[in-house]
Amino acid sequence: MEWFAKENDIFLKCEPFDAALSLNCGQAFRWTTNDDGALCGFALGRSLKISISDDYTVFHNTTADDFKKIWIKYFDLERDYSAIIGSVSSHPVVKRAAEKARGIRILRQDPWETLCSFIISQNNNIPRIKGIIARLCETFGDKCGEDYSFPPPERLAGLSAEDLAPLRCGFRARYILDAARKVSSGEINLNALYDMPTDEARAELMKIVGVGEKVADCTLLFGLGHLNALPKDVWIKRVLNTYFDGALPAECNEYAGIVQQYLFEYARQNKEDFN
DNA sequence: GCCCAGGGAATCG
DNA sequence: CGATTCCATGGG
Repeated sequence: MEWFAKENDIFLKCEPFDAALSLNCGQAFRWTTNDDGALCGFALGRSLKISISDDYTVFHNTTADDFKKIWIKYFDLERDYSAIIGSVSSHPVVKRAAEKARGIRILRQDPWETLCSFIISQNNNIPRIKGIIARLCETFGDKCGEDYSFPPPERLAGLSAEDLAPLRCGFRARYILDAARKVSSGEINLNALYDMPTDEARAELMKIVGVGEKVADCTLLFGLGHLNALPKDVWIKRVLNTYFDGALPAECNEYAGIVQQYLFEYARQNKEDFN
């Protein structure tokens, strides 16, 4: 990875890294793509615009300080994904999926936002998940320039299911509220889950009504940096049953979540193979 | 109109 | 235990 600041922009060279793919592969729900291909979003309390030229990924209107402290971590840019891909690619399907989805980085998002987002994701499709989260932020978040912040658990904990009616999130409303109460009260300490063994951290998250294994694993993987967490959604189950006899090869275990994301992207790009 | 969506709780056998 | 059913809503 190499980068430099010029005026209010950061110019980055990093391989493998595809910002558009990373932000549009179903791990984040608050990013949009402009007509010119630029990515706009709001994460970790900051707005960001990214454009992609031939040689550089350009982070607009930010500072070298924010880039170092915030965005390098958010996009997991210091990790050697090339070495990881090499270590997990014995199986031909993993190898092919990793080639197709090579530029994905597993984002390290805010744990509360991740938890809440994947509670909303259950039995839902991605366009609608994005809509519900947008309404959640517009209704209960704070205005930050052009964007809205993600409402913290304290903001939601005292609300009722009827208060969440504008979100049109259906049966998930009471799940969001239970999560907000347990997190804001300290009954569940999300920050303590970073360094906890994955199995213990998963069990903590599953104390929340509406959080099962899959939502817990998405929170562990996309919010808490547990790269061995393996969320099994309908697509991954199809892939595992079609090509892997039910489970990934053991060599994938340490980075199962990364492998999972390559396979998820691969499966969605090749839906016709899974009918 | 119908099928399904990055599931989970409740219920049943 | 595993299997089935219900849950709100709306995108395709």
